[in-house]
Amino acid sequence: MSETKAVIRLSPLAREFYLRDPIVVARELMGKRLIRETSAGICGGRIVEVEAYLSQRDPACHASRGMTNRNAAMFGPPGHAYVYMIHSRWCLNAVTEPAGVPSAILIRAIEPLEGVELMHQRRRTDIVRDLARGPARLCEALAIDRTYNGWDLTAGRELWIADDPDAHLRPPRIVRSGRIGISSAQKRLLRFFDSESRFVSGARKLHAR
DNA sequence: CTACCGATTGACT
DNA sequence: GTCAATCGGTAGA
Repeated sequence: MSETKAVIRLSPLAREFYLRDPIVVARELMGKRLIRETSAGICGGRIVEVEAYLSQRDPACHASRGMTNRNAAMFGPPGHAYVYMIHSRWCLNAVTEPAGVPSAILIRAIEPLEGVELMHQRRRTDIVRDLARGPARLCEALAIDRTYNGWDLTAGRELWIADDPDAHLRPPRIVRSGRIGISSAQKRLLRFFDSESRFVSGARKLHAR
């Protein structure tokens, strides 16, 4: 039986969602919807992989050596984006904890659900699995660049995160691992991903729960 | 100003 | 599995 699903505008997660311990926020961002709206249309999908970067005792965090022009958004209020460039590519984070406490969640991969054709155009690939598997691919698919550094993700326009109305149908199977591309601190299991998802980047080496 | 380096990706063995 | 392109951010002279 097929049903035509009404196109509803998903409400953004509130600021309080992000005003918590980053590890809690990271876990709870799993399965949420990342949504991007431009004049070309809406696109987005289900978050299947994230990493936490902590304000305390985390040398891998960009803010670990104090505030600079690049990482200033991490020191701002929760629920805003921190967008940075690495190897000439953009990556998207959601800032957590109160202003002045620099922590963030790197959004590493989504399962494309909406506006898939638009993502294909931006990524110039026919392979759905490659559209947003990895933080920089995700930003290219969603047309996210430095103009979204500091963007308020709770405003519900252009770029935001919302509850997935279908979350009860397919709860993510969440497992943890060391973060990708981080040489130090591999013992810290700050990467969260859905072990059932094909749209996850990197190795599947998992440490359940 | 220069030098070094990276929360990556895509191409290749 | 390996490897290097590529360029802005950062630190240091």
